[in-house]
Amino acid sequence: MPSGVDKPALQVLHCLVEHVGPFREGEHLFRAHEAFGAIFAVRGGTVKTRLIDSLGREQVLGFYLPGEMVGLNGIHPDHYPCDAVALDSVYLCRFSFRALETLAARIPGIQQQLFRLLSKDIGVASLLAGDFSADERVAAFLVSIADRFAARGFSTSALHLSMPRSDIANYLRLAAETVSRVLRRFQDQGLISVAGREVKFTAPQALRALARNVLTT
Amino acid sequence: MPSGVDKPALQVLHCLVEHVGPFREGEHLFRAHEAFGAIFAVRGGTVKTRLIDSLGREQVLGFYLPGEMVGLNGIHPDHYPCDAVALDSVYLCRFSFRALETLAARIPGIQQQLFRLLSKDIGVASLLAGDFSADERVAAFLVSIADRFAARGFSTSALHLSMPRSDIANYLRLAAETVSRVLRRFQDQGLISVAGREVKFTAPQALRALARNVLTT
DNA sequence: CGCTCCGCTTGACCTGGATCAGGGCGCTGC
DNA sequence: GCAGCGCCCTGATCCAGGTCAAGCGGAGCG
Repeated sequence: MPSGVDKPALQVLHCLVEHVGPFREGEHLFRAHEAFGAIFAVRGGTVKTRLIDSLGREQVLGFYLPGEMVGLNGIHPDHYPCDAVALDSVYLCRFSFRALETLAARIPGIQQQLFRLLSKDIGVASLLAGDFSADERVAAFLVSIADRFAARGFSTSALHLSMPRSDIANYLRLAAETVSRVLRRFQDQGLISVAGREVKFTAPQALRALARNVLTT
Repeated sequence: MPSGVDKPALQVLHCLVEHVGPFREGEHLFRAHEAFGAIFAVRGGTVKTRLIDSLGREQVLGFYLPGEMVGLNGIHPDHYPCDAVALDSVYLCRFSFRALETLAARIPGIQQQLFRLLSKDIGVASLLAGDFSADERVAAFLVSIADRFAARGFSTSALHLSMPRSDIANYLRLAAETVSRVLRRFQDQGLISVAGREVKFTAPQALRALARNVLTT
């Protein structure tokens, strides 16, 4: 959990934290419509959230990297509004929400932190709502993933994508073919170098320039 | 404020509520980057939230009808992330957020209500993120507005749009011309009847069918 | 009255990205 | 070994919706 929670609060937190995992690729942390009971912090691996609509089509809603929280958006309707699926081997901390909520009433730090996390998710969701070009979307996706890894101390010049192209495409509301073509073109333009799921940033500034309109939203 | 807050809580609430308005068409409730201090409940009129990007282009983020809350998404960064502009004559209740937050720590009802409202906004934001056709978007927009008016006891068979076509189009990430054409076609198909900003629903079920994929997300 | 302005509509055309179709490569299992 | 299967790439075609350009009608106003 990010800063803003002091030492004593953290100790109390330990009482209601439970280490869970590993989940294997394809396994569910929770499913849509299940009763809402807990939120999860990713310790290792990657999680995607998604929705299956009435026609059986998948809608990818988000990716969660180590250090990030999954499941917050289940608070309102009191049940999870989406599936959460492991993309590789995933390790988690499980926070019982009932206990957390009670605790939040007494420790202002936690309450504020929850408000912050919730409010932040709204911003991220609206990130994809704009009408951006395929180039802007893909650039913003790469920059966003890179920044989030960087915030956890990982390399800033290269990254490993733990999801297939089809998930990226679905998340960005593009066709998989388009993602493929854009990545190819970025490579031809010298912005990145791609080998399967490994990406190196060769001109990070130029990539950021492309992503700017999307991310400053 | 919706149900879920009991009588005594409401009385305490009255201490920190302030009636403000009227705001005239085009006036700002708050602007992006201003310090976050309060959330607002619309009593009358319509508010739009929007963002002006670095190139000066407007992005409409949402519309708020009587009975709805504006400004919640300012909690996280501690300043408002968007402008809020009156579309007609707007009357509001202003809630100081500092006081509300302190109060929330003591009265569980309020805290839960805030969590619910925040969490609900996430859902609404992701409503526009999907890749839907122009028809689906326009239908969903009309149904959504109608339902929200209906929830406040207004007519279910007709409504008045208080925003220009260009705002609707911008919000739905379409061109104004497209909105115009879709409305025209809906009318030709007997789904609605349009006269300027007045809309009558002549085949509400068919319209709902079109909107279903978008709204059940 | 007639004028201009602005929101709205309509038509003609263009284009970014979806779709369709095919092919390669690296798994795993036999 | 090779067959089968995911995943990924690439080219050819198509179309929804954007863009451009032009009228139209109501509101404010000299």
